[in-house]
Amino acid sequence: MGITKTQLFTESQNELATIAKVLGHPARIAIIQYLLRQDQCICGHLVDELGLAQPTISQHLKELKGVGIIRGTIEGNSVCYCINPDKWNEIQAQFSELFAAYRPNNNCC
Amino acid sequence: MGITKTQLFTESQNELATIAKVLGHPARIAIIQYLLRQDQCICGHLVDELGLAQPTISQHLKELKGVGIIRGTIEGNSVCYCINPDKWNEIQAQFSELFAAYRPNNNCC
DNA sequence: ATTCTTCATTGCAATATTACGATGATAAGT
DNA sequence: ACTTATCATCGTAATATTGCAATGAAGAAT
Repeated sequence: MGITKTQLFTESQNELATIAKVLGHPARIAIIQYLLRQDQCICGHLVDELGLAQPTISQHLKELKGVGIIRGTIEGNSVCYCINPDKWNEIQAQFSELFAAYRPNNNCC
Repeated sequence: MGITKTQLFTESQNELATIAKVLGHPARIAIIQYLLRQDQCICGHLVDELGLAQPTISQHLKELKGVGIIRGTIEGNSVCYCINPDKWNEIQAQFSELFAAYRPNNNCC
């Protein structure tokens, strides 16, 4: 049916899945890594860097912004993007919690 | 066009995105969390637990297995699933590396 | 004022994902 | 042998995602 049955899952499961989904595209990983290196950038730089068309980059930026991973600030006629520190730390904590829940065991098959 | 331009990105970017994509569905997060709690389970248990149809659960398990996050062992007429420790640690390391790359800065806008 | 730069939005085509009913395959139980 | 239990696969419908050309909006530069 192509529609996710969100109501079957907890809020935290849906939230983590939503973040992971946004991270689930190489262009968006590349954008994040670029921002981690350069601290900030404008859309045009990413177009040059990644080799995707401007509307495509713009769309990926919108999705990253949608979940709060990045922030965009209007500066004259360009928009300056950067990592949102608070959200970044929050996401890191969520993933850490997931990974930390693993305890090696011998009940495995 | 609905096809990801994989060749524009590095192998590690594609790999991380692929993992994140698989984690990007609440049912698969729920399956993983269930396995983290219970160490192991069979498909039928997840059907009862999550409230999705058996073919749907089976499909999600297939995707998790596809990237190596879980393992499935045939036991009689059922299949026992569990977290793949090596892959789990590998994925954890990949995400840790991504998050660790962030350095707070004042160049942000 | 006009043009240029920068970016978002719209509209569309190609493809991918999600979900499940129906069916098949395999092993266990009777 | 027959039935049951367990799971995968196939086929299909509904929806979502990816990518870009075309266009629009808004400030900067001349």
